[in-house]
Amino acid sequence: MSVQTASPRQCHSTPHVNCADCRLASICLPISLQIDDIEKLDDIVQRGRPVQRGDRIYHAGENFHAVFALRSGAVKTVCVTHDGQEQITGFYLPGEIFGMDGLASNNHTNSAIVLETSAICEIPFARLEELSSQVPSLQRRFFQLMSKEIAQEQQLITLLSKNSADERIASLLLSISTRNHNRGLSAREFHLTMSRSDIGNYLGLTIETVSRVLSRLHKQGVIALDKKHVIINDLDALKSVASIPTDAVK
Amino acid sequence: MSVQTASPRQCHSTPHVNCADCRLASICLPISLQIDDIEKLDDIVQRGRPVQRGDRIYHAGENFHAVFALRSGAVKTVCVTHDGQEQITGFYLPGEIFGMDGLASNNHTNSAIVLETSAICEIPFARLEELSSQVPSLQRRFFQLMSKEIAQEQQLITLLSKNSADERIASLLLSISTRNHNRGLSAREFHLTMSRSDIGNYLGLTIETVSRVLSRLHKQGVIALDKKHVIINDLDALKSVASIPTDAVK
DNA sequence: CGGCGCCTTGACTTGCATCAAAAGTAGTGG
DNA sequence: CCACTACTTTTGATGCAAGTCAAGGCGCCG
Repeated sequence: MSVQTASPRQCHSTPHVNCADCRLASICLPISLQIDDIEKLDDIVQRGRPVQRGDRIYHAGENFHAVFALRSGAVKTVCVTHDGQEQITGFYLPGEIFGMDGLASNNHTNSAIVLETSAICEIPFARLEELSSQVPSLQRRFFQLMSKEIAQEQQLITLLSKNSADERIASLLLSISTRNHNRGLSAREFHLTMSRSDIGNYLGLTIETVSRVLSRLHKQGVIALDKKHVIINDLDALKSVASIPTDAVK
Repeated sequence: MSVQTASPRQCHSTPHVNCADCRLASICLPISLQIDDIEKLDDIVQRGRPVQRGDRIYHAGENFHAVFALRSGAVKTVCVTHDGQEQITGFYLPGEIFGMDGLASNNHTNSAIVLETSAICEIPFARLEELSSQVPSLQRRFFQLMSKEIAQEQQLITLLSKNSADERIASLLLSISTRNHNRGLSAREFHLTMSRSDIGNYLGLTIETVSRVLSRLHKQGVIALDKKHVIINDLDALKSVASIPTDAVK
Protein backbone atom coordinates (compact mmCIF):
# COMPACT_ATOMS: atom_id res chain seq x y z
CA MET A 1 0.00 0.00 0.00
CA SER A 2 2.91 2.36 0.48
CA VAL A 3 2.84 3.79 -3.02
CA GLN A 4 5.53 6.41 -2.78
CA THR A 5 5.04 8.61 -5.80
CA ALA A 6 7.75 10.77 -7.28
CA SER A 7 6.16 13.86 -5.77
CA PRO A 8 8.77 15.26 -3.37
CA ARG A 9 7.94 16.63 0.02
CA GLN A 10 7.73 20.37 -0.27
CA CYS A 11 8.35 22.96 2.37
CA HIS A 12 4.66 23.68 2.83
CA SER A 13 3.85 20.04 3.41
CA THR A 14 5.86 19.87 6.58
CA PRO A 15 3.53 19.38 9.52
CA HIS A 16 4.82 22.20 11.66
CA VAL A 17 3.94 25.08 9.34
CA ASN A 18 1.07 27.08 10.82
CA CYS A 19 -1.65 28.98 8.98
CA ALA A 20 0.03 32.35 9.28
CA ASP A 21 3.23 31.08 7.64
CA CYS A 22 1.63 28.75 5.10
CA ARG A 23 2.31 30.00 1.64
CA LEU A 24 -1.24 29.04 0.69
CA ALA A 25 -2.75 31.39 3.27
CA SER A 26 -3.67 33.87 0.57
CA ILE A 27 -6.03 31.45 -1.16
CA CYS A 28 -7.08 29.17 1.71
CA LEU A 29 -9.47 29.55 4.61
CA PRO A 30 -7.58 32.43 6.32
CA ILE A 31 -8.24 34.96 3.52
CA SER A 32 -9.24 38.32 4.91
CA LEU A 33 -8.73 37.29 8.52
CA GLN A 34 -6.81 39.51 10.94
CA ILE A 35 -3.51 38.12 12.12
CA ASP A 36 -4.77 37.27 15.59
CA ASP A 37 -7.84 35.61 14.13
CA ILE A 38 -5.57 33.48 11.99
CA GLU A 39 -3.85 32.42 15.16
CA LYS A 40 -7.16 31.36 16.67
CA LEU A 41 -7.91 29.39 13.53
CA ASP A 42 -4.46 27.92 13.68
CA ASP A 43 -5.17 26.57 17.15
CA ILE A 44 -7.97 24.34 15.93
CA VAL A 45 -6.34 23.14 12.71
CA GLN A 46 -4.86 19.66 12.93
CA ARG A 47 -2.04 18.85 10.57
CA GLY A 48 -1.80 15.19 9.78
CA ARG A 49 0.79 12.82 8.41
CA PRO A 50 1.23 12.76 4.64
CA VAL A 51 -1.35 10.50 3.02
CA GLN A 52 -0.77 8.24 0.03
CA ARG A 53 -2.46 7.62 -3.29
CA GLY A 54 -5.62 5.61 -2.77
CA ASP A 55 -6.08 6.57 0.89
CA ARG A 56 -9.52 7.76 1.89
CA ILE A 57 -9.85 10.86 4.02
CA TYR A 58 -13.46 10.06 4.76
CA HIS A 59 -16.07 7.62 3.48
CA ALA A 60 -19.57 8.30 2.25
CA GLY A 61 -21.97 7.58 5.08
CA GLU A 62 -19.36 8.31 7.73
CA ASN A 63 -20.16 10.76 10.48
CA PHE A 64 -19.31 14.32 9.54
CA HIS A 65 -17.02 16.00 12.05
CA ALA A 66 -14.49 18.06 10.12
CA VAL A 67 -13.68 19.86 6.91
CA PHE A 68 -10.28 19.57 5.25
CA ALA A 69 -7.81 21.89 3.57
CA LEU A 70 -5.40 20.46 1.06
CA ARG A 71 -1.82 21.64 1.66
CA SER A 72 -0.13 19.72 -1.13
CA GLY A 73 -1.05 16.93 -3.51
CA ALA A 74 -4.47 16.27 -4.98
CA VAL A 75 -7.78 14.76 -3.90
CA LYS A 76 -10.98 13.69 -5.62
CA THR A 77 -14.42 13.47 -4.08
CA VAL A 78 -16.82 10.81 -5.32
CA CYS A 79 -20.36 9.88 -4.52
CA VAL A 80 -22.04 6.60 -5.22
CA THR A 81 -25.41 6.20 -6.90
CA HIS A 82 -28.24 3.83 -5.97
CA ASP A 83 -26.95 1.32 -8.47
CA GLY A 84 -23.39 1.43 -7.24
CA GLN A 85 -21.84 3.62 -9.91
CA GLU A 86 -19.33 6.21 -8.81
CA GLN A 87 -19.56 9.85 -9.79
CA ILE A 88 -16.59 12.10 -9.22
CA THR A 89 -17.92 15.44 -7.99
CA GLY A 90 -14.71 17.37 -7.73
CA PHE A 91 -10.94 17.51 -7.96
CA TYR A 92 -9.18 19.51 -5.25
CA LEU A 93 -5.79 21.19 -5.50
CA PRO A 94 -3.62 22.79 -2.78
CA GLY A 95 -5.29 25.64 -0.91
CA GLU A 96 -8.77 24.29 -1.59
CA ILE A 97 -11.23 23.13 1.05
CA PHE A 98 -13.28 19.96 0.81
CA GLY A 99 -15.60 17.90 2.97
CA MET A 100 -18.46 20.37 3.31
CA ASP A 101 -20.90 17.83 1.94
CA GLY A 102 -22.36 16.00 4.86
CA LEU A 103 -22.95 19.15 6.80
CA ALA A 104 -26.63 18.92 5.86
CA SER A 105 -27.26 15.44 7.16
CA ASN A 106 -24.32 15.10 9.54
CA ASN A 107 -23.06 12.31 7.35
CA HIS A 108 -20.73 12.61 4.41
CA THR A 109 -22.45 12.04 1.09
CA ASN A 110 -19.11 11.79 -0.70
CA SER A 111 -15.89 9.92 -0.14
CA ALA A 112 -12.61 11.81 -0.47
CA ILE A 113 -9.83 9.83 -2.14
CA VAL A 114 -6.19 10.85 -2.37
CA LEU A 115 -4.78 11.00 -5.91
CA GLU A 116 -1.11 11.45 -5.02
CA THR A 117 0.94 11.83 -1.87
CA SER A 118 -0.70 14.75 -0.08
CA ALA A 119 -0.61 16.81 3.08
CA ILE A 120 -3.94 17.68 4.58
CA CYS A 121 -5.14 19.97 7.37
CA GLU A 122 -8.14 18.79 9.31
CA ILE A 123 -10.45 21.40 10.80
CA PRO A 124 -12.91 20.02 13.34
CA PHE A 125 -16.25 21.49 12.38
CA ALA A 126 -17.66 21.98 15.86
CA ARG A 127 -14.76 24.22 16.77
CA LEU A 128 -14.85 26.03 13.46
CA GLU A 129 -18.53 26.71 13.97
CA GLU A 130 -17.87 28.04 17.44
CA LEU A 131 -15.03 30.22 16.26
CA SER A 132 -17.19 31.45 13.37
CA SER A 133 -19.69 32.83 15.83
CA GLN A 134 -16.96 34.88 17.48
CA VAL A 135 -15.15 35.95 14.34
CA PRO A 136 -17.66 37.37 11.84
CA SER A 137 -15.12 37.49 9.04
CA LEU A 138 -14.53 33.77 9.45
CA GLN A 139 -18.24 33.05 9.35
CA ARG A 140 -18.49 35.12 6.20
CA ARG A 141 -15.48 33.40 4.72
CA PHE A 142 -16.96 30.01 5.33
CA PHE A 143 -20.29 31.01 3.83
CA GLN A 144 -18.33 32.23 0.83
CA LEU A 145 -16.46 28.96 0.48
CA MET A 146 -19.70 27.03 0.39
CA SER A 147 -21.19 29.46 -2.05
CA LYS A 148 -18.12 29.14 -4.26
CA GLU A 149 -18.56 25.40 -4.17
CA ILE A 150 -22.14 25.87 -5.34
CA ALA A 151 -21.06 28.18 -8.16
CA GLN A 152 -18.42 25.72 -9.33
CA GLU A 153 -20.88 22.87 -9.37
CA GLN A 154 -23.24 24.98 -11.43
CA GLN A 155 -20.44 25.47 -13.92
CA LEU A 156 -20.02 21.73 -14.10
CA ILE A 157 -23.77 21.25 -14.54
CA THR A 158 -23.71 23.67 -17.46
CA LEU A 159 -20.70 21.92 -18.94
CA LEU A 160 -22.40 18.53 -18.72
CA SER A 161 -25.69 19.80 -19.97
CA LYS A 162 -24.61 21.96 -22.88
CA ASN A 163 -21.09 21.17 -24.04
CA SER A 164 -19.47 18.64 -26.32
CA ALA A 165 -16.69 16.26 -25.35
CA ASP A 166 -14.06 18.62 -26.78
CA GLU A 167 -15.44 21.58 -24.87
CA ARG A 168 -15.62 19.66 -21.60
CA ILE A 169 -12.05 18.46 -21.75
CA ALA A 170 -10.63 21.80 -22.87
CA SER A 171 -12.54 23.47 -20.03
CA LEU A 172 -11.09 21.08 -17.47
CA LEU A 173 -7.56 21.71 -18.70
CA LEU A 174 -8.15 25.46 -18.49
CA SER A 175 -9.62 25.16 -15.02
CA ILE A 176 -6.58 23.28 -13.74
CA SER A 177 -4.30 25.74 -15.47
CA THR A 178 -6.03 28.72 -13.88
CA ARG A 179 -6.02 27.20 -10.43
CA ASN A 180 -2.33 26.38 -10.73
CA HIS A 181 -1.68 29.93 -11.78
CA ASN A 182 -3.55 31.27 -8.74
CA ARG A 183 -1.25 29.20 -6.56
CA GLY A 184 1.76 30.84 -8.16
CA LEU A 185 2.61 27.87 -10.37
CA SER A 186 2.84 27.61 -14.11
CA ALA A 187 -0.38 28.03 -16.03
CA ARG A 188 1.23 26.54 -19.13
CA GLU A 189 2.66 23.33 -17.84
CA PHE A 190 1.36 20.87 -15.28
CA HIS A 191 0.83 17.31 -14.26
CA LEU A 192 -2.56 15.63 -14.62
CA THR A 193 -2.77 13.76 -11.34
CA MET A 194 -6.01 12.04 -12.24
CA SER A 195 -6.31 9.09 -14.61
CA ARG A 196 -8.14 9.23 -17.94
CA SER A 197 -10.84 7.20 -16.29
CA ASP A 198 -11.22 9.82 -13.53
CA ILE A 199 -11.45 12.57 -16.12
CA GLY A 200 -14.09 10.67 -18.06
CA ASN A 201 -16.09 9.91 -14.96
CA TYR A 202 -16.00 13.55 -13.87
CA LEU A 203 -16.99 14.90 -17.29
CA GLY A 204 -19.60 12.29 -18.17
CA LEU A 205 -17.52 10.74 -20.94
CA THR A 206 -15.96 7.35 -21.57
CA ILE A 207 -12.25 6.86 -21.22
CA GLU A 208 -11.96 6.19 -24.96
CA THR A 209 -13.46 9.58 -25.75
CA VAL A 210 -11.13 11.31 -23.30
CA SER A 211 -8.15 9.63 -24.89
CA ARG A 212 -9.27 10.50 -28.41
CA VAL A 213 -9.89 14.15 -27.61
CA LEU A 214 -6.54 14.53 -25.86
CA SER A 215 -4.78 12.85 -28.80
CA ARG A 216 -6.53 15.16 -31.23
CA LEU A 217 -5.57 18.27 -29.25
CA HIS A 218 -2.03 16.95 -29.24
CA LYS A 219 -1.98 16.30 -32.99
CA GLN A 220 -3.40 19.76 -33.62
CA GLY A 221 -0.54 21.21 -31.59
CA VAL A 222 -2.82 22.90 -29.09
CA ILE A 223 -1.24 20.97 -26.25
CA ALA A 224 1.80 18.80 -25.83
CA LEU A 225 1.12 15.60 -23.98
CA ASP A 226 3.45 13.03 -22.52
CA LYS A 227 1.61 10.56 -20.34
CA LYS A 228 0.25 12.79 -17.59
CA HIS A 229 2.42 15.77 -18.28
CA VAL A 230 0.61 18.57 -20.11
CA ILE A 231 1.93 21.69 -21.79
CA ILE A 232 -0.50 24.20 -23.19
CA ASN A 233 1.09 25.40 -26.42
CA ASP A 234 -1.69 27.62 -27.66
CA LEU A 235 -3.85 29.02 -24.90
CA ASP A 236 -6.13 30.94 -27.23
CA ALA A 237 -6.75 27.87 -29.35
CA LEU A 238 -7.58 25.85 -26.24
CA LYS A 239 -10.01 28.51 -25.09
CA SER A 240 -11.59 28.51 -28.48
CA VAL A 241 -12.01 24.71 -28.31
CA ALA A 242 -13.64 25.24 -24.92
CA SER A 243 -15.92 27.90 -26.45
CA ILE A 244 -14.59 30.41 -23.95
CA PRO A 245 -13.91 33.92 -25.26
CA THR A 246 -10.15 34.41 -25.30
CA ASP A 247 -10.43 37.58 -23.23
CA ALA A 248 -12.31 35.87 -20.43
CA VAL A 249 -10.28 36.09 -17.24
CA LYS A 250 -12.19 33.18 -15.72
CA MET B 1 -46.91 41.40 -18.55
CA SER B 2 -49.59 40.74 -15.96
CA VAL B 3 -50.02 37.07 -16.75
CA GLN B 4 -52.52 36.06 -14.09
CA THR B 5 -52.32 32.30 -13.88
CA ALA B 6 -55.12 30.10 -12.62
CA SER B 7 -53.22 29.57 -9.37
CA PRO B 8 -55.44 30.99 -6.59
CA ARG B 9 -54.09 32.93 -3.67
CA GLN B 10 -53.75 30.60 -0.77
CA CYS B 11 -53.95 31.32 2.90
CA HIS B 12 -50.18 31.00 3.40
CA SER B 13 -49.45 33.56 0.71
CA THR B 14 -51.08 36.37 2.63
CA PRO B 15 -48.39 38.88 3.57
CA HIS B 16 -49.23 39.10 7.26
CA VAL B 17 -48.44 35.48 8.17
CA ASN B 18 -45.27 35.38 10.26
CA CYS B 19 -42.70 32.60 10.43
CA ALA B 20 -44.08 31.03 13.58
CA ASP B 21 -47.52 30.65 12.03
CA CYS B 22 -46.43 29.81 8.50
CA ARG B 23 -47.49 26.30 7.65
CA LEU B 24 -44.13 25.83 5.89
CA ALA B 25 -42.17 26.50 9.09
CA SER B 26 -41.46 22.80 9.48
CA ILE B 27 -39.49 22.63 6.21
CA CYS B 28 -38.24 26.21 5.83
CA LEU B 29 -35.46 28.18 7.48
CA PRO B 30 -36.93 28.07 11.00
CA ILE B 31 -36.49 24.31 11.42
CA SER B 32 -35.09 23.43 14.82
CA LEU B 33 -35.20 27.02 16.10
CA GLN B 34 -36.64 27.86 19.50
CA ILE B 35 -39.86 29.82 19.45
CA ASP B 36 -38.21 33.08 20.54
CA ASP B 37 -35.48 32.64 17.95
CA ILE B 38 -38.13 32.24 15.29
CA GLU B 39 -39.50 35.57 16.42
CA LYS B 40 -36.09 37.18 15.98
CA LEU B 41 -35.87 35.67 12.52
CA ASP B 42 -39.36 36.87 11.83
CA ASP B 43 -38.31 40.43 12.57
CA ILE B 44 -35.83 40.52 9.71
CA VAL B 45 -37.94 38.69 7.14
CA GLN B 46 -39.61 40.96 4.62
CA ARG B 47 -42.76 39.67 2.98
CA GLY B 48 -43.34 41.16 -0.44
CA ARG B 49 -46.25 41.55 -2.81
CA PRO B 50 -47.14 38.53 -4.92
CA VAL B 51 -44.96 38.32 -8.01
CA GLN B 52 -46.08 37.21 -11.46
CA ARG B 53 -44.89 34.71 -14.05
CA GLY B 54 -41.82 36.07 -15.80
CA ASP B 55 -40.84 38.49 -13.03
CA ARG B 56 -37.22 38.40 -11.94
CA ILE B 57 -36.42 38.37 -8.25
CA TYR B 58 -32.79 39.19 -8.96
CA HIS B 59 -30.54 39.33 -12.00
CA ALA B 60 -27.18 37.72 -12.57
CA GLY B 61 -24.49 40.28 -11.87
CA GLU B 62 -26.70 42.20 -9.47
CA ASN B 63 -25.39 42.98 -6.02
CA PHE B 64 -26.12 40.25 -3.52
CA HIS B 65 -27.94 41.49 -0.44
CA ALA B 66 -30.55 38.91 0.49
CA VAL B 67 -31.66 35.32 0.26
CA PHE B 68 -35.26 34.37 -0.48
CA ALA B 69 -37.76 31.85 0.81
CA LEU B 70 -40.56 30.78 -1.46
CA ARG B 71 -43.92 30.84 0.29
CA SER B 72 -46.10 29.76 -2.63
CA GLY B 73 -45.72 29.34 -6.36
CA ALA B 74 -42.54 28.28 -8.17
CA VAL B 75 -39.23 29.81 -9.22
CA LYS B 76 -36.36 28.77 -11.47
CA THR B 77 -32.77 29.94 -11.22
CA VAL B 78 -30.73 30.28 -14.40
CA CYS B 79 -27.17 31.22 -15.16
CA VAL B 80 -25.86 32.43 -18.47
CA THR B 81 -22.77 31.02 -20.18
CA HIS B 82 -20.02 32.94 -21.97
CA ASP B 83 -21.79 32.44 -25.25
CA GLY B 84 -25.15 33.63 -24.02
CA GLN B 85 -26.86 30.28 -23.51
CA GLU B 86 -29.03 29.88 -20.44
CA GLN B 87 -28.67 26.98 -18.04
CA ILE B 88 -31.39 26.36 -15.50
CA THR B 89 -29.69 25.37 -12.26
CA GLY B 90 -32.71 24.72 -10.10
CA PHE B 91 -36.45 24.68 -9.64
CA TYR B 92 -37.72 25.89 -6.27
CA LEU B 93 -40.98 24.95 -4.60
CA PRO B 94 -42.66 26.41 -1.48
CA GLY B 95 -40.58 26.21 1.69
CA GLU B 96 -37.31 26.20 -0.24
CA ILE B 97 -34.60 28.84 -0.02
CA PHE B 98 -32.82 30.31 -3.02
CA GLY B 99 -30.40 33.11 -3.78
CA MET B 100 -27.36 31.75 -1.95
CA ASP B 101 -25.31 31.92 -5.10
CA GLY B 102 -23.62 35.28 -5.14
CA LEU B 103 -22.54 34.99 -1.56
CA ALA B 104 -19.04 34.12 -2.75
CA SER B 105 -18.47 37.13 -4.95
CA ASN B 106 -21.09 39.47 -3.51
CA ASN B 107 -22.82 39.38 -6.88
CA HIS B 108 -25.48 36.95 -7.96
CA THR B 109 -24.24 34.44 -10.52
CA ASN B 110 -27.80 33.34 -11.31
CA SER B 111 -31.03 35.08 -12.11
CA ALA B 112 -34.20 33.96 -10.35
CA ILE B 113 -37.29 33.92 -12.53
CA VAL B 114 -40.85 33.39 -11.35
CA LEU B 115 -42.69 30.49 -13.03
CA GLU B 116 -46.16 31.21 -11.70
CA THR B 117 -47.77 33.73 -9.37
CA SER B 118 -45.73 33.41 -6.20
CA ALA B 119 -45.29 34.82 -2.72
CA ILE B 120 -41.74 35.33 -1.56
CA CYS B 121 -40.04 36.20 1.72
CA GLU B 122 -36.89 38.27 1.45
CA ILE B 123 -34.24 37.83 4.13
CA PRO B 124 -31.55 40.55 4.11
CA PHE B 125 -28.30 38.69 4.38
CA ALA B 126 -26.42 41.18 6.53
CA ARG B 127 -29.02 40.83 9.25
CA LEU B 128 -29.25 37.07 8.84
CA GLU B 129 -25.49 36.85 9.22
CA GLU B 130 -25.58 38.97 12.34
CA LEU B 131 -28.40 36.96 13.83
CA SER B 132 -26.58 33.74 12.92
CA SER B 133 -23.69 34.78 15.12
CA GLN B 134 -26.03 35.15 18.07
CA VAL B 135 -28.17 32.09 17.42
CA PRO B 136 -25.92 29.09 16.86
CA SER B 137 -28.78 26.89 15.71
CA LEU B 138 -29.56 29.40 12.96
CA GLN B 139 -25.95 29.47 11.85
CA ARG B 140 -25.97 25.71 11.77
CA ARG B 141 -29.27 25.68 9.92
CA PHE B 142 -27.92 28.02 7.29
CA PHE B 143 -24.75 26.00 6.83
CA GLN B 144 -27.01 22.98 6.39
CA LEU B 145 -29.12 24.69 3.76
CA MET B 146 -26.06 25.50 1.71
CA SER B 147 -24.74 22.01 2.16
CA LYS B 148 -28.07 20.60 1.05
CA GLU B 149 -27.87 22.77 -2.03
CA ILE B 150 -24.45 21.29 -2.75
CA ALA B 151 -25.74 17.76 -2.30
CA GLN B 152 -28.66 18.39 -4.63
CA GLU B 153 -26.42 19.81 -7.29
CA GLN B 154 -24.21 16.76 -7.02
CA GLN B 155 -27.28 14.62 -7.64
CA LEU B 156 -27.97 16.65 -10.76
CA ILE B 157 -24.36 16.31 -11.88
CA THR B 158 -24.64 12.55 -11.53
CA LEU B 159 -27.92 12.53 -13.40
CA LEU B 160 -26.45 14.52 -16.28
CA SER B 161 -23.26 12.55 -16.34
CA LYS B 162 -24.56 9.01 -16.05
CA ASN B 163 -28.25 8.75 -16.89
CA SER B 164 -30.34 8.40 -20.03
CA ALA B 165 -33.11 10.76 -21.09
CA ASP B 166 -35.74 8.43 -19.61
CA GLU B 167 -33.91 8.24 -16.30
CA ARG B 168 -33.44 11.98 -16.09
CA ILE B 169 -37.07 12.78 -16.69
CA ALA B 170 -38.39 10.07 -14.40
CA SER B 171 -36.03 11.33 -11.68
CA LEU B 172 -37.30 14.87 -12.04
CA LEU B 173 -40.90 13.74 -11.75
CA LEU B 174 -40.04 11.74 -8.65
CA SER B 175 -38.18 14.67 -7.13
CA ILE B 176 -41.14 16.98 -7.56
CA SER B 177 -43.45 14.31 -6.24
CA THR B 178 -41.32 13.80 -3.13
CA ARG B 179 -41.00 17.50 -2.44
CA ASN B 180 -44.75 17.95 -2.81
CA HIS B 181 -45.30 15.13 -0.40
CA ASN B 182 -42.96 16.71 2.17
CA ARG B 183 -45.08 19.83 2.00
CA GLY B 184 -48.17 17.79 2.81
CA LEU B 185 -49.48 17.74 -0.76
CA SER B 186 -50.20 14.84 -3.03
CA ALA B 187 -47.24 12.82 -4.17
CA ARG B 188 -49.35 11.23 -6.91
CA GLU B 189 -50.81 14.23 -8.65
CA PHE B 190 -49.32 17.64 -9.40
CA HIS B 191 -48.91 20.47 -11.83
CA LEU B 192 -45.71 20.88 -13.85
CA THR B 193 -45.21 24.61 -13.57
CA MET B 194 -42.24 24.66 -15.90
CA SER B 195 -42.44 24.35 -19.68
CA ARG B 196 -41.05 21.44 -21.66
CA SER B 197 -38.30 23.74 -22.74
CA ASP B 198 -37.40 24.48 -19.10
CA ILE B 199 -37.32 20.78 -18.32
CA GLY B 200 -35.10 20.11 -21.31
CA ASN B 201 -32.77 22.94 -20.43
CA TYR B 202 -32.47 21.76 -16.83
CA LEU B 203 -31.85 18.12 -17.76
CA GLY B 204 -29.56 18.72 -20.73
CA LEU B 205 -32.09 17.45 -23.27
CA THR B 206 -33.92 18.95 -26.22
CA ILE B 207 -37.57 19.79 -25.95
CA GLU B 208 -38.40 17.10 -28.54
CA THR B 209 -36.77 14.45 -26.40
CA VAL B 210 -38.64 15.62 -23.30
CA SER B 211 -41.89 15.48 -25.20
CA ARG B 212 -41.19 12.02 -26.57
CA VAL B 213 -40.23 10.57 -23.21
CA LEU B 214 -43.29 12.01 -21.47
CA SER B 215 -45.51 10.68 -24.27
CA ARG B 216 -43.95 7.26 -23.96
CA LEU B 217 -44.44 7.17 -20.18
CA HIS B 218 -48.03 8.17 -20.81
CA LYS B 219 -48.61 5.46 -23.43
CA GLN B 220 -47.07 2.88 -21.12
CA GLY B 221 -49.54 3.93 -18.44
CA VAL B 222 -46.85 4.87 -15.94
CA ILE B 223 -48.18 8.42 -15.74
CA ALA B 224 -51.28 10.21 -16.91
CA LEU B 225 -50.57 13.47 -18.61
CA ASP B 226 -52.83 16.28 -19.65
CA LYS B 227 -50.86 19.33 -20.71
CA LYS B 228 -49.04 20.23 -17.49
CA HIS B 229 -51.12 18.12 -15.16
CA VAL B 230 -49.36 14.93 -14.10
CA ILE B 231 -50.70 11.88 -12.29
CA ILE B 232 -48.30 9.14 -11.31
CA ASN B 233 -50.21 5.92 -11.92
CA ASP B 234 -47.47 3.46 -11.14
CA LEU B 235 -44.89 4.77 -8.73
CA ASP B 236 -42.81 1.61 -8.75
CA ALA B 237 -42.69 1.57 -12.53
CA LEU B 238 -41.59 5.20 -12.55
CA LYS B 239 -38.86 4.47 -10.03
CA SER B 240 -37.74 1.58 -12.13
CA VAL B 241 -37.56 3.85 -15.20
CA ALA B 242 -35.47 6.23 -13.10
CA SER B 243 -33.23 3.30 -12.07
CA ILE B 244 -34.05 4.01 -8.45
CA PRO B 245 -34.67 0.97 -6.23
CA THR B 246 -38.36 0.90 -5.36
CA ASP B 247 -37.61 0.77 -1.64
CA ALA B 248 -35.53 3.95 -1.71
CA VAL B 249 -37.18 6.58 0.45
CA LYS B 250 -36.06 9.53 -1.63
C1' DC C 1 -60.94 34.38 -37.70
C1' DG C 2 -55.83 34.52 -37.95
C1' DG C 3 -51.44 34.87 -35.76
C1' DC C 4 -48.34 33.33 -32.18
C1' DG C 5 -46.38 30.22 -28.64
C1' DC C 6 -45.94 25.82 -27.08
C1' DC C 7 -46.10 21.03 -27.79
C1' DT C 8 -46.09 16.66 -30.44
C1' DT C 9 -44.67 13.49 -33.95
C1' DG C 10 -41.94 11.72 -37.83
C1' DA C 11 -37.72 11.12 -40.75
C1' DC C 12 -32.99 11.61 -40.85
C1' DT C 13 -28.19 12.54 -38.96
C1' DT C 14 -24.44 12.40 -35.81
C1' DG C 15 -21.50 12.42 -31.66
C1' DC C 16 -20.33 9.56 -28.47
C1' DA C 17 -20.75 4.85 -26.50
C1' DT C 18 -19.71 0.21 -27.10
C1' DC C 19 -17.00 -3.56 -28.48
C1' DA C 20 -12.53 -5.28 -29.52
C1' DA C 21 -7.71 -5.58 -29.68
C1' DA C 22 -3.13 -4.00 -29.38
C1' DA C 23 0.42 -1.17 -27.33
C1' DG C 24 2.41 1.01 -23.47
C1' DT C 25 3.63 1.24 -18.34
C1' DA C 26 4.33 -0.30 -13.70
C1' DG C 27 5.11 -3.52 -10.09
C1' DT C 28 6.92 -8.13 -8.59
C1' DG C 29 9.93 -11.66 -8.10
C1' DG C 30 13.38 -14.91 -9.84
C1' DC D 1 18.08 -7.38 -15.61
C1' DC D 2 14.42 -9.59 -17.63
C1' DA D 3 10.11 -12.21 -17.58
C1' DC D 4 5.50 -12.15 -16.05
C1' DT D 5 1.19 -10.22 -14.73
C1' DA D 6 -2.01 -6.61 -14.30
C1' DC D 7 -3.48 -2.29 -15.37
C1' DT D 8 -3.96 1.93 -18.19
C1' DT D 9 -4.10 4.11 -22.53
C1' DT D 10 -4.60 4.30 -27.41
C1' DT D 11 -6.74 3.30 -31.77
C1' DG D 12 -10.13 1.31 -34.91
C1' DA D 13 -14.79 -0.46 -36.41
C1' DT D 14 -19.62 -0.42 -35.52
C1' DG D 15 -24.18 0.82 -33.37
C1' DC D 16 -27.51 3.60 -31.11
C1' DA D 17 -29.59 7.33 -28.24
C1' DA D 18 -30.54 11.69 -28.67
C1' DG D 19 -29.99 15.81 -31.61
C1' DT D 20 -31.56 18.23 -35.78
C1' DC D 21 -34.76 19.45 -39.21
C1' DA D 22 -39.39 19.81 -40.59
C1' DA D 23 -44.32 19.74 -40.50
C1' DG D 24 -48.54 19.90 -38.23
C1' DG D 25 -51.79 20.36 -33.98
C1' DC D 26 -53.63 22.73 -30.12
C1' DG D 27 -54.83 26.49 -27.13
C1' DC D 28 -54.89 31.49 -26.36
C1' DC D 29 -55.72 36.23 -27.38
C1' DG D 30 -56.51 40.27 -30.05
